[in-house]
Amino acid sequence: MVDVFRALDDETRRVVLDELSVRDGQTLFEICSMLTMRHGLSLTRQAISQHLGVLESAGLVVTERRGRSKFHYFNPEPLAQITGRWPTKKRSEQ
Amino acid sequence: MVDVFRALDDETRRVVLDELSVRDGQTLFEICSMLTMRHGLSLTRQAISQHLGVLESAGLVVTERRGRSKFHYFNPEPLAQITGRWPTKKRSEQ
DNA sequence: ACTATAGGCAAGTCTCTGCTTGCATATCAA
DNA sequence: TTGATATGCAAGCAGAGACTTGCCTATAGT
Repeated sequence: MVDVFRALDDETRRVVLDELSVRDGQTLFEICSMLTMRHGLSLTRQAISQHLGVLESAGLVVTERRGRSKFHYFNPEPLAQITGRWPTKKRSEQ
Repeated sequence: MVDVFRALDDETRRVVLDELSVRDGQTLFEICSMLTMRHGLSLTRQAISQHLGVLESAGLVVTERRGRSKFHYFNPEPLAQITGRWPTKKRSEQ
């Protein structure tokens, strides 16, 4: 199990979440081409796969396998662990 | 300049923010004793100082120096970079 | 001036992590 | 079955980060 905070401490993983929040349910190869085409990231398929594994382990991505394809969906629920931990306003403004 | 995401990717730093959000304006030594007394963390003063430097570099902590003391204040504003980046609801629920 | 207090700087160690490389597995089509 | 597609596993490497240790600076009190 990976921490939500650690999962978000990587710009590549954050861009993956950006992509999935725009177009949900992409496969590994689709995400790879998205990152190279639209974000100028030239990473190996395995690198992206490991990033997706971290995101899935943190609960930020849920997957569904059909045939030889695996579809990735963005799950924002773990983000509540961040938003709910600290107050959003300064103590002087409360 | 340190990323907000990286600054939060450390439990010690997160506990420091917890402490400051409860009792704001503590000095380095006060934070050190707080961590050892109330959280069972036995770290060097320098380790805590480096953590505070990261938090300050990320904008999550602002400091004010008076005499030989330095007071640390929690600033939640950078957290908006996290909460505002992704939708909080699943696409199917929007 | 001397001492104690509060904090800063820098180098070194050690572990973790991101990435690559190479090979393996499973599914679909001809 | 043969070949192409889509993904998984594991070892290895290089860089980053957390922590310590040792020494230095600055402020306050006597």
